[in-house]
This record gives sequence, structure tokens and C-alpha cells, in this order.
Amino acid sequence: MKDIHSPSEQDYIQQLSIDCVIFGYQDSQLNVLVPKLNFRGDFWALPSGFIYQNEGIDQAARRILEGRTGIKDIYLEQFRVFGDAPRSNIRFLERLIELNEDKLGDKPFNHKEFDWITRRFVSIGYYALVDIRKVVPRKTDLDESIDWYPVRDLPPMIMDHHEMVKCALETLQLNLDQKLIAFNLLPETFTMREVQELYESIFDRAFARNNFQKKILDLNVLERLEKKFTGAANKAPFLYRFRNAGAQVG
Amino acid sequence: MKDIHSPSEQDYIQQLSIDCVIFGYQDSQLNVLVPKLNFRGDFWALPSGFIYQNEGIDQAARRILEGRTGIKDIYLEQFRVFGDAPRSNIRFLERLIELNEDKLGDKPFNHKEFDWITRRFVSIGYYALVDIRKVVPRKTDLDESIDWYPVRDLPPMIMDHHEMVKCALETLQLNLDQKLIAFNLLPETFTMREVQELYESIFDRAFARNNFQKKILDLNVLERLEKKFTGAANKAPFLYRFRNAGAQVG
DNA sequence: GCACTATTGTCTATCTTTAAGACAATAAAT
DNA sequence: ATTTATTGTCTTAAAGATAGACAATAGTGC
Repeated sequence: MKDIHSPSEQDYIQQLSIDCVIFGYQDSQLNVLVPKLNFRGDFWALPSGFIYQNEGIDQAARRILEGRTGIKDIYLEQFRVFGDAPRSNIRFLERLIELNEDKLGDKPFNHKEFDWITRRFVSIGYYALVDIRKVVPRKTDLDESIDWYPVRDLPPMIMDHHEMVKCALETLQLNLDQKLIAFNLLPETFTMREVQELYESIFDRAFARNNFQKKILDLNVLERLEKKFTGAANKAPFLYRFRNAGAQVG
Repeated sequence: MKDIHSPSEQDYIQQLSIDCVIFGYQDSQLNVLVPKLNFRGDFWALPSGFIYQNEGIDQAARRILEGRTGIKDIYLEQFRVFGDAPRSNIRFLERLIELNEDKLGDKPFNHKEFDWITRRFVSIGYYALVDIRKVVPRKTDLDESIDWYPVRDLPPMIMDHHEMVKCALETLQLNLDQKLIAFNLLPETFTMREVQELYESIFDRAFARNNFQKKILDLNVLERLEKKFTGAANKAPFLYRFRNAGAQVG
């Protein structure tokens, strides 16, 4: 599916890219949406893209994220710029070139289509929080597939993308204590246990149930709804809803 | 003083710049080092620069900072990227052009030397913490002068530079609670009162003396030295030194 | 030398927040 | 009716933050 506008390279800011760490949550597991590259050999890379000349960087990140998730009003946040001089992981790069010499040409990297692999890039890292149920993952021409992977069990990714995820997760943890953003990862209604399991998967540690509930309720941002009857042989938990649902786009 | 290498524009990454908020502390006042532009009219702009093709962004920031302060091992931190599509403050820009038509040409901005004023740039914001006594502020060819200004009483700066300082200060406040970086703003030895006044100038609010002292000493990072006899008619305060002096470059 | 002043270093009491333990309430299964 | 797993909430204990108090002391003025 080609872009209608099919912009030439000159329409983009050169040597500057955006890489996105898209977090989604399901089955007590924090996941990241990662495409597999359409190359021989197993190479993954974070969803990324470039910035048009007359486009803000947040705007560009939103466009890229919508292209991969189908979601318009997405919660996103800049977390760092990656711009070391040699950002490539040499071992990865050599294997990729070795396995894909035909595509890349004899004198590798003359093909404009693929020079992003080796040209020096500075990349702005964004992370996004989405309700995994609303996402319909979309491939681009460069991708073989795109899937959710557990944040602590990711496939081998090119360049410094593993460090990016690590940095995004650390920033998310910090921000979670200050802003109130975790609910972007949940469906509209949820039980207290689900909130706790979400926090536990983000911080990778257990919380005390009694105190956790108190802490969250003391924030005064949840609205208690009717009970949720799961069919299990125990007391039914209440459902909650975040007060400013929808107004959480940052 | 021209750069010896005198690099052509092609040696830089295009449309990507670094802007620096350099914090210094003196006389109970948090200051920022700001050059005044060598244009008619009163225009100030944060110290900035570009990134060489084979240079990391942190490395570039260090080079720029050394050029303005003369300090090599400087504490610095990325705090945000500024990349809205129209970053220019139109009113400023119009006045600057009006007052400097001769320099900028009839068809303004044909001069490569000055096109940074209007070309679309994405800028990486860094803040730096320096001991103001070690700094010898240096002008570039573009500057008329360079001086320290109180962080809450800055001269009119171009573009979004006021927002940059605001954002840098907020990040500094957040980081101060987590990392231990404030001592980069102080001389090697200092009294507890000086530390407190520094914190008060950064957070723009008062702290209780007794509890502040306890909190800082409980961090176990200060080494108590001999007393400092100021000549004042009161008990002489102890001098302190930061334990890992010099190892604070981040 | 002696009272006086401004400031420092530290102690204690109080309030608030965080953490841990305990237990009744309840939806379904037996 | 009894049992089971889980939930909602209360109580108590520990830790941390906040505020008040006061002795110690380097100089000043007499």
C-alpha cells in the first residue's frame, strides 16, 4: 500500500528519524509492537519514520503511530534522542548485508531505498501507550510481519533498538509516578486487580494488594461502577472507569 | 576566531541543531549564560551549534559548551527535542528582519550565513551545570556579547528559547530529586547554608533549615571539613566537600 | 572581661505517609 | 449449609517528613 503522496526524499528532514516503542498490555503482560524486516535472516526493528519539512515532530510521531496501529488519538511521549556517531551494531549489520547482498547491491548501499541501514542517523525516541484491543497492527512494504512481544523477551533488533526499549521503559516507570497515564493501556472499564497487575508488569515487581488499592483510590481519579461477575467462586470485584476517559492524550 | 577546520555546511547534519541552557549559580541566584546577537535591535539567543557527521550528539554538545565556557568536563543532560513545524516567534522575526535588512539582503535569507534564522530546524535541548567561577564566557562571531542573566529575569530571546529554559529548569528540578547533581553548581567547598540557598533558588521556594540540613547530610555524600570563619558575629559554619568531586560529569 | 546578637548544629515532639497484618463479606461450587 | 478463593476495608506498626525548641559560638559594644 503505497503512500498516495509518495514524497521524494527531499520532502523529509535528512538524517533525522523517529523510532517508536509502542507499549500494549494484555494477559498480565507488557508488550511491545515490533515489525520483522523483510530481509533474509531474522531482523527486527522498531517502527520508525521520518519528518516532513512542514510537520512538527510530535505530529510526525502521531502519523507514524497511526500508520502502525490505526489509532488516531494516541498517548505518546518523547523519551530521548539517540545520536551516537556509530549507532549501528556491527555484528548485526554484517550479517544483514551478507544475507541480503542481492537486494543491497554489490557495492552495498547505493540503493537509496536501503541507505537508511548505514547512513548516519539521529533518532528521536517516542513511546506510546495503547489499548491493545483497539490496535490492528499494520505492516509496511519493508516488513515481513508485525507482532506483539513481551517487553522482557524481545526478538533480536538492529542497531541500538534494545537500548531504546530499555530507556523507554525506564522513562515510563518514572512518569507513572508523576503523571497518570497507565490507564491508556487498559480498556475503558477494569478491575482493581487488573490495574495492579498492569503496574506489576511495568515495574516487574509485586505490590501489596491492600495498600495498592488504597493508593490508587486515594488518587481520586477512578469512578466505581457495578460489580463484575466473572463466574468464579468468590466475591465479585467492582469495575472502575478512569474519570477523564479520552482526555488522556499527551 | 575562526575554526581551524572551517568545515563546509556539508560536514554538519542538516536542519538539526543543539541549544544549550547553561546554568550557573552565584550570590543566591540561579543564572543562565545567554549571548546577545550581533544584530541591530536587542535579540538574544541560547548558545547553539550543529553536529558533525562523525560526531555523537553528546559529544557535539560538549564541544559547543566548551566553546562558550572554556570548561571541558562539564555536567550536561539532554532534556527535550524542540521540533514544532513553525518554531519561529513571528513578531521577533519580523522585527529582526526589518532592522537588519542590509545584512540579510533584499531577498532575505539568501545568505547562507544567516539562513539558520528562517530555515526549519529541529533542535535538541541540553542543559549544563557549571561552577560559575570557572567560566570565562566566550563570544562567537555572531555575538555582540555574552552574559549571565537570572533565570527568572531573562532578556527577550528569539524563537522558543524562553520555553526551552522553562523546560530545562523543570527537568533540572525533577532530576535534582533523583540524581545528585546540584553540587556541580557549587565551588569545591561550601557551607550548608549555601547548599540550601542553591536549592531555594532552583525551586524558587523556602526550605526549613533544620530539616534541610538533616536531609542533605543523610545522603552521606558530603565530607565535613574545617570551619569557615567569615568574620560575622556568630557561630562559624562548617565547610563541606562533595565526596566524588570531579566524578560528577554526566 | 561580660552581656548581647545573629547564626549554626542538633534534639525532641508531632504529624503524615508507607508498609504489613488481620478479618469479615461474598459469589460460586460441593 | 459448608467450603473455597478472592475482595474490600480496618487496625497496627514502622518509617519519613515537618515543626518547635534550645544550647553552642564567633564576633560586637561596653
